[in-house]
Amino acid sequence: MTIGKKNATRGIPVGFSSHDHSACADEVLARTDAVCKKAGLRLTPVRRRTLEILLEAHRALGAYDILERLRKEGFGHQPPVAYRALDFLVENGFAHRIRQLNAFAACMHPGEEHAPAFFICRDCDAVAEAPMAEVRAAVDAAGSGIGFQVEHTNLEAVGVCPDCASE
Amino acid sequence: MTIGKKNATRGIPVGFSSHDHSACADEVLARTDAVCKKAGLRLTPVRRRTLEILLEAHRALGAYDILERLRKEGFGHQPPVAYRALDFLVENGFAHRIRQLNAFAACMHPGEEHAPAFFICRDCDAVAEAPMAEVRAAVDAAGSGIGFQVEHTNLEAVGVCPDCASE
DNA sequence: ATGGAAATGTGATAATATAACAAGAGGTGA
DNA sequence: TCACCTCTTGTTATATTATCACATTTCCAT
Repeated sequence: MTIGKKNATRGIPVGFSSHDHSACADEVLARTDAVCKKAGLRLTPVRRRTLEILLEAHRALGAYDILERLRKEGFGHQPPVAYRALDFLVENGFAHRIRQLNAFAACMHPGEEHAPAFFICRDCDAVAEAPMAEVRAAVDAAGSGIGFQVEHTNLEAVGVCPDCASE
Repeated sequence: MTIGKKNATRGIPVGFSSHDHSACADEVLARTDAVCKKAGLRLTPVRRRTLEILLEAHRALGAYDILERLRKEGFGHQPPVAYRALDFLVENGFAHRIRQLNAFAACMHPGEEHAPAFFICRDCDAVAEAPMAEVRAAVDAAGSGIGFQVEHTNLEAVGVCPDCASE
């Protein structure tokens, strides 16, 4: 699936309520810096900029959307450039991969222990991240029941967002 | 990600416990037939055979794995052949799409209302399907809280299966 | 039997992702 | 400082997954 058809220029919104994006982006970025410093992780220019792009867009973006923006800013222009930065962010919990959309979104709670669930609108592709600790607990329990040791869970719910429902 | 590297020939196991595959496959197929008849759905040769392939393999298979088997049996050999059959099966709940693996697995509970969760081993790519009604309820509730109407949920947990854990 | 909808087959191509290797940046201990 | 090592970046090439568009066939209801 592509996200380009519906959202080539505007991308995929993250979250359903409007608010001061730049303020929350700054805060998340600052927290991410702190977490990296503490953990000895190198938030290099490409990586930092990739996270900024996700935060500024405040949407889920495809790897090639990211790549295009990085290229325009003088970074490399081949897919691995974007994929590697995104891999770093996802591995360290600074971004999430939205598999239903083949896209990536900045994590709004970097450093916090959280098992996120994503609500994806099938109309406009908006994505909201919700904390679902109980779900994680239930999954862990169900896993134990079959001898499966859960390390990571990904929950993606598809439906209709408030905006699209009101139309 | 590809499933070809680790499991090109043997595919991805579904379920962690051994049992009589052909018996359970027959039963699922029979139930699927019944559901289709009741719902006026056409389980055509390609579609039926695709489901059989998934059931016989008892693993999650990539679309191109399916395509290759269909081709050998005289069906068309272009990607849409497999994707269309798989789309039909997934849309009607006879198969599930495992997004972490870009693969598909036969549904073991066709016709039953169930919100499945998948446990995927990061070592051997085995997939187990577990019913998680409580999770679905929790997701519905969380969605309601933000005005989101959930239509479908997909939960994929990655971890270590019993077999790999014991090594 | 026949007209329309659904399903199939095909060629072409789009979108997503990784492999492999060379070059550069940055830290660390001698 | 310098040699060394590791991590990171950039590039070429290619693999993998998925869809488009259109002709043809099949199926069923009339």
